[in-house]
Amino acid sequence: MSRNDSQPLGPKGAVTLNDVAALADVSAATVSRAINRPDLVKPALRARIAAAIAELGYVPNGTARALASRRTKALGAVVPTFSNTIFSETVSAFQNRLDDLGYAMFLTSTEYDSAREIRRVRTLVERGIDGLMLVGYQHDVALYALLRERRIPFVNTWATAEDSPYPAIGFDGRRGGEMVAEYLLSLGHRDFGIVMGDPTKSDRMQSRLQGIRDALGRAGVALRPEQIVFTSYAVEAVRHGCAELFARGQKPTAIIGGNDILALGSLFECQHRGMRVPEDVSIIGFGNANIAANTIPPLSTVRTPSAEIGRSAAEYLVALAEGEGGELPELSELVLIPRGTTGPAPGVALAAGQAESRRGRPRVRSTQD
Amino acid sequence: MSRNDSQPLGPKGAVTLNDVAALADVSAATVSRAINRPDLVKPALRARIAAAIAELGYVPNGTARALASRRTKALGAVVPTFSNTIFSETVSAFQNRLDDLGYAMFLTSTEYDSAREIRRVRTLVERGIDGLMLVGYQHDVALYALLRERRIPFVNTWATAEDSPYPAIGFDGRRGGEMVAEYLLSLGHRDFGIVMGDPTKSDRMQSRLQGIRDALGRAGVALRPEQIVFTSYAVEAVRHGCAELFARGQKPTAIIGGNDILALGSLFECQHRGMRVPEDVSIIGFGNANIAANTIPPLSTVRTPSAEIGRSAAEYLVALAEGEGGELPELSELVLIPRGTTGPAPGVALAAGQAESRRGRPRVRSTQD
DNA sequence: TTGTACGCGTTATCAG
DNA sequence: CTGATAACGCGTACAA
Repeated sequence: MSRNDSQPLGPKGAVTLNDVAALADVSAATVSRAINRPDLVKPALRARIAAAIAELGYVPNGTARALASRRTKALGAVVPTFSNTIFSETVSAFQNRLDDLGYAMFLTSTEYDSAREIRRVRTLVERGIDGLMLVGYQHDVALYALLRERRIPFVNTWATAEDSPYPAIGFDGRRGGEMVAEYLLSLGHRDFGIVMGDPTKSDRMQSRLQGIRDALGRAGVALRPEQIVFTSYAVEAVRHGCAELFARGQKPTAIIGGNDILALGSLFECQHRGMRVPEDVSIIGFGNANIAANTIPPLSTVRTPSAEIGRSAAEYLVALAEGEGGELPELSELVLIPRGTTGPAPGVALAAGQAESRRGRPRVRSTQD
Repeated sequence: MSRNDSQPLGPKGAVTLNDVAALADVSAATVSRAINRPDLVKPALRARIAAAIAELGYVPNGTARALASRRTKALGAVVPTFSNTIFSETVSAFQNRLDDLGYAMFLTSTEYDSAREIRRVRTLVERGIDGLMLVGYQHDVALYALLRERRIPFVNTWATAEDSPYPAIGFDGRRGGEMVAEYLLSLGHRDFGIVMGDPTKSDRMQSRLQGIRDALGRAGVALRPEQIVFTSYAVEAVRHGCAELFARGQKPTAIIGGNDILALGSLFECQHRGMRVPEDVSIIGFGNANIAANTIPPLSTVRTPSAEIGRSAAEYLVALAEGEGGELPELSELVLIPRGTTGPAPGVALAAGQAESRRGRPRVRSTQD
């Protein structure tokens, strides 16, 4: 029983609450309180206990704590992928906020595979999580059922309340699609090429595409299937996707990427083909990834509150986990950021109001056709 | 006591091992065995238990399991940052391998701050992890002490055994620096600009810089302080760093980026200044990030076994966690990938052996000076 | 092959 | 304000 009292732990087994209690000559219960509810313990004792903790180098056992308290103080986060930079801001903000709140993060990815997603969520649930952050709102019904049964708070992100009956923190993706389309329409574009991710695997892509359709439709511009390609998010694949657009004989004056990666790949492909951007073709993305401002020319895009989403999700879930009724926050609005990859459609004069500076790059200014 | 037997769980509290045992009319111990060591249970019973589990929708309680078995089946991973793509391949591979092995991942980041790192590792240790993946080998002694005291298996990654006395999985960063420098020397370059991350916060940067120094020194090319800038990894910051190089009056014919982000920022900055790459200045990175192959021109770089590192670290740590003596694996070698951003130094003819194709981009071919 | 009984390290409920 | 004592849900010697 008696352990080696040398500073750096005994030969085996860690220092426990009881060891601390013994050294401080109090009961284990009091040590526990001194740690969790210090206000309930007389200062003198508290000090003695603190000393004992320090002397023994006691580290609480989170597992035992979780078993007894029935709360793990860990949240899960499930994102489609780590391999592009899209969700890293959200995850990073989520993690940082959790850390401040005393929670830890189990992070896992689905690779855009819903079977995989439910498996991984199940693992998280077994493991014990007090809440779960999901990306998007389209998830297996079994997933939602599991969460409901186990009474695990969760939140859909990168989506809004309009998208689903579940709590959501994000933005209106459809509106995002509209913004992009309306902007290009205002520049005189009528011939579009759309480079999207698989909408059956990403409700974000679905919403944005819908928004684009809506805006174009209102302007009397139809969108034919040949004008849309779907691709994965590997830059090579995106380039092939964009190339496919041209192979189909499309001659878009503007290409809309479903996100900045898709736009970036399209930009590369166009430039590789010797097209001038934005003189020959305009390109716009979505998300304002950190490279976007630094491509050549800089990529026009829409800024999304990615970090806010992560931070808010953390706060919301922790509030629920602690029994307080979490409130869904207001986030920053989407804002379109016109940069160097978009310009007036060839043959269309630039309207006065849209004469943003473009770093002195030459611009086509022909007469109205 | 008696719970509601309706399919989707009773009103409160989850289904436990005892519930399953009761329904299957066996002892809890047998159910436990049926789950963990099925071979020890007679098939008939096993089937009955399986049926009971299915009927009740039993999900094991990982917390209780961890407390009893003294193993959490969770590993920690600590990376410097999520915000650039550098470590995502490693983390992704680590996570995926862990998932296959039945382990979960606690992921956290340090933002290149060692105080933060030790705090976060301490949190992970409290929480209970069976092993820990660290990036690099330079860590607070208190961190190593903590890990040793708690007997937590760990591994340094992106480093080799030569770098530290601790187990390491990665590559020789110094050799990487040498490769890059030797390659540029072979192209006739003698005037270099180096764009690095803070070597006091990243042993990777330190090693690579040392390798560059070594190779240059052997070739009789000195490296003066004015030729080196240190910057953070935000593209904007990198561009400023690169600009600083020119502001100091440097006229490098080749710029070496400490990683692909640093090279990318430098590429943008040079192009922004109207310099032709590689005709006026060559640029090379390190890491072969996924954008590298797709910049214009494509970025020359060195391929690192990033995913292998993550996968191997997972296997190594799990082996240790399960009591098997983990063996440090052999990884793929570094390989230099010459692409479009590097060419012969201005005024130097391209040697025959190095006439790699460069996608038909015009090339300077002047006479030997 | 299966069951009994105890322990894992805390928290939480009640007395005192 | 503090101390017993009983959970928390499962793993695992040990016995049968």
